[in-house]
Amino acid sequence: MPDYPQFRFDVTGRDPAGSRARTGRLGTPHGVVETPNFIFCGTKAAMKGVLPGQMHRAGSQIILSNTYHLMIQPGAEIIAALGGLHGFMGWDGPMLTDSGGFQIFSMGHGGVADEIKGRRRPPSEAALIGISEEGARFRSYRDGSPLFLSPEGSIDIQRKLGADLIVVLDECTPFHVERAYTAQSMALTHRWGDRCLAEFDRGDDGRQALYGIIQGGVYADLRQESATYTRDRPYFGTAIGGSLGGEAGQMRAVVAETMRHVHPDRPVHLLGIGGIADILDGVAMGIDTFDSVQPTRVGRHGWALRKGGARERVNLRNARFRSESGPIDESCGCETCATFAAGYLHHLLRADELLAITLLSIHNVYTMNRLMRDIRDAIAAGALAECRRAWLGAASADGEQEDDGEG
RNA sequence: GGAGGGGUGGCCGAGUGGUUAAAGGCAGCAGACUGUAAAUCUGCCCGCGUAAGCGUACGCUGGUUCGAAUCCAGCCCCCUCCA
Repeated sequence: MPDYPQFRFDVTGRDPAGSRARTGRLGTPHGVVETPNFIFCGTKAAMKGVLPGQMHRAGSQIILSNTYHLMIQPGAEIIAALGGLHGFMGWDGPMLTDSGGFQIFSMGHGGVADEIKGRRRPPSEAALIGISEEGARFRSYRDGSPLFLSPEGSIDIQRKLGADLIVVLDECTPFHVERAYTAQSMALTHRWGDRCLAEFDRGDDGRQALYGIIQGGVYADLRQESATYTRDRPYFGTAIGGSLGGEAGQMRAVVAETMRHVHPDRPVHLLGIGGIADILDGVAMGIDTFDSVQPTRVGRHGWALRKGGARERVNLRNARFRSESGPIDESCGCETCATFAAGYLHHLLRADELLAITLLSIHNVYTMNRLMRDIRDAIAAGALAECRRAWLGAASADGEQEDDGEG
């Protein structure tokens, strides 16, 4: 069984103020990730619109890519032949690859938010052919050709991709599904997890570390069972996946319950969560790492993250920014804010200039890294509450439910 | 001077008797986005009104008709070709 000689996770501090928050150092063959931290999504072996050097300068320590997308294009063999993900895309820091499990889910049921909120994307055109004990059959998003991904296949591909941290194949259980299905889906994820572990061990060369995934939907007992499953297996880290509920309060409850049963000495990753308030919540419950497309996607859509505003982000396309001569965020130290006025970003967005995407992505990436750094400092200083207030403003400083103003 | 084509909501542009406050696109005003099928998608977009609704509206002026952006007449303006 794997023992991950080239990896470490050391808890370096705990919140003296009493929350479950902790700081740590996650050591990989490509460097250390200070935790809590955020993992940026470079799905197809690229950060959209941002160079590796710009990611570094924005304070990023780790990024991720995706098995599903890369197996379709260009294929794991090509990437392996071109130096693995690190050499291929020119990123020399720590990396994680996702297993493809989320895509199986999102193609079958729509994205997480769509599914939770009862929205349906246009019919998925049988993108998901079926999930069986063996694995998942689905159609390529590029040409519709039928593909198959098994637990062993996912590990094999991830081995060729060569990220430091890799993840078991799971079924990301939908929210609007009966308990029986959630339980059955969780059990399948566990069986797949064991197969991933066996395949991982078979080819283990010490360069990668495997995360198990906890499912169980919104059901406390299932989450406990799933957390216990991962705790009792030789995974390096623990990931919490699946739908966490319909709103922030339920998410907190589910994560809190799950965290009670998680292996205490392993790094814990909360899959797919990236809102500022959500991260502050998660950190207080002991989560070590997060990932989300949010910072980069909303950036591409014209929104800038801001510290301490009335809302977590502002839409720079809005007319009020047209002649704004100051930076997006006075307190920000990113390359974008150091050089450009908000009014300039506004113009670039309106003019459909590609530079807008790069500049806003850099700002949002920097802002997330700044948030995580503030959080790490705050934990050490026992000042998480102050940190929360500084980031969210007085209104939502106490973990108040934010009413999701319906549009 | 002759022949032909055309003038539609901020712009472009459908529409040739009713179901047309008038397709569609752009621009504009906002919104959504959380393990990226996403530089994507959604709503609004003549005026007043929360709405029902009312009022204005397809170059101008008349006319035909139960009913006109659509048909007829005159006028104004624009474009192409021939002199």
